[in-house]
Amino acid sequence: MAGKPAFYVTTPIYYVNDEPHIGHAYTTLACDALARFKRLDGYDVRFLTGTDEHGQKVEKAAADAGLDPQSFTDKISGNFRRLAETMNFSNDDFIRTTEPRHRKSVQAIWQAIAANTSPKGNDNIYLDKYAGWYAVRDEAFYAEDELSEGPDGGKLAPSGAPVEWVEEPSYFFRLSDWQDALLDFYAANPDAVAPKSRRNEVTSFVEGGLKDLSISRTTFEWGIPVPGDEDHIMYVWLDALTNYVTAAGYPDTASGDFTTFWPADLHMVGKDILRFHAVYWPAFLMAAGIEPPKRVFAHGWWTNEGQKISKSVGNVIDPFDLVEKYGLDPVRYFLLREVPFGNDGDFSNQAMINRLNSDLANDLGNLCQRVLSMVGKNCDAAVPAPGDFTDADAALLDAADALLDKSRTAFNAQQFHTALIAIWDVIGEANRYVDAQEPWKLRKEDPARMATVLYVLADTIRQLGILVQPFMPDSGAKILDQLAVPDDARGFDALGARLTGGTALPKPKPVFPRYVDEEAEEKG
RNA sequence: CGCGGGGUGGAGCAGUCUGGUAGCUCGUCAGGCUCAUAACCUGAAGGUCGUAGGUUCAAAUCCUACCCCCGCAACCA
Repeated sequence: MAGKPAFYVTTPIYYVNDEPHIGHAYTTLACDALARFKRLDGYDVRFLTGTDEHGQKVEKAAADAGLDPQSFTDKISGNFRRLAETMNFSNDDFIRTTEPRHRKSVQAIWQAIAANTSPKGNDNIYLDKYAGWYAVRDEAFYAEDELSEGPDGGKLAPSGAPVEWVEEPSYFFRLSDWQDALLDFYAANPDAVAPKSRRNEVTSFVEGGLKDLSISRTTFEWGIPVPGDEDHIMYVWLDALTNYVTAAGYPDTASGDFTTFWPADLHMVGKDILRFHAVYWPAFLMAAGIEPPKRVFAHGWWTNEGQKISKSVGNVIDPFDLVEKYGLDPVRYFLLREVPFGNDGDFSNQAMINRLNSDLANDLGNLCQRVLSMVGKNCDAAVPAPGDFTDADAALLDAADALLDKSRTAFNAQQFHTALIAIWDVIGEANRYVDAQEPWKLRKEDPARMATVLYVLADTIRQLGILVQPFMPDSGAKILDQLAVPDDARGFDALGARLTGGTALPKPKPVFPRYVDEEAEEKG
């Protein structure tokens, strides 16, 4: 295991009571781009996604569907695997919380937490009684003053979910004792929670004081039993969060996987589940004597044509439909380009089409096509041999050479759109360079100079093809195929290598066809 | 006085923290080019930066008041 630095990135595990939607696709896509980037940059990457399959809601949903919980989760979990295939996600592992490796890991982490004492010298886990209003649908307890009267006289949670009075024995995690440790952790690791506004949110939440957390239930079965007290089923979030260490080999902390990949470099999450990842999870880990993750990034949410997405409104965006309609890589590009990563954003068909036609077809696609067809027609379908470079040549190549550093900076901050903007700046420069150099005139006047110009362009396109791979793996490959770049010269270490004159090239084909809206055309 | 986000050329946004020629993408118009996917390049028109005051030599940017829009039930990234 010498040499390669490690990089461990995770998505949340997705709850199996739902069909995959654009949000799932978005989160995993961001991780996929990052994972691909790091692999190309020479890292030993572990990219994890999976499904969260326990809990009372799943138990009920399965019963409603007339299935046992395992068959039910098998079915739904498959949808998420299908999403990963459809979206060309490169996850190295797909974890399911119903797997034996995970049960073992969760029970071990419970025992580790229980075996240690809190910073104030108390037991981390203690048995007490939980009494309160509980909403099964939300899997959450509510205070009396949060409730409202339902139409049938029953009490309702703020969410509208019916609640019932529950009184049951429960194990508690002494979260209240971990407040200072968490604040110290945030202070010592300013990058541990991002973006910055989220970090402020989290610290002020913790500064406001923490209550102990109920971490077991006795009212349902579908979950992982508490070691030594099988009547209790573990709280779903403790179960779910632990997946991140399970996949790194926990509880075998001496294993190569664990020493290599833990602590995780990045947990990518939606802003709704930030608290679990940035507060509870580090506290659980510290209590178990395990290092907290290096960074949690909370991204924003999508709206659909300006409307908040909701199942009841029926405007949920199906990623499968999107890919079917616009093609995979354009969708991947759009999601990571349209919105500064971390912000909320709006999906609209018009914006999607604009990105596809302007950025992909006109700017990048057409650049490749105009250059490669000139090479094909005028250079015997081979990489031309260059002469000396002029200042203009050097300027374009320098701009391309500078992209790797810019991209690294952007990816390390999860600012994917910034990397794309930088790449597209060079695409613009290349298009202007074509017009300024006028290779179609040089063909007659100065063929040697034309060869140099086309060489400079071909090599710029090569670099663009390499750098675009994390976002659009298939399209990047297509571009590199057209330049006959061998598979082992497609990593970032090959960016500075330059094309070899004389290499035979295939006939160029358009990489990004323009999207024509057939419905709009018909309406005229 | 519930909380939060926002009001900048036709559309979507950046700039506001750290006052000092108002910028980007798309669209529109004109021109250029003809290698290319009716693509590419150049230029132009178009904004008194929600309103009214205030501070300042100077305000989109700071202060005050007001107006308007959006979100704040759930599933869930």
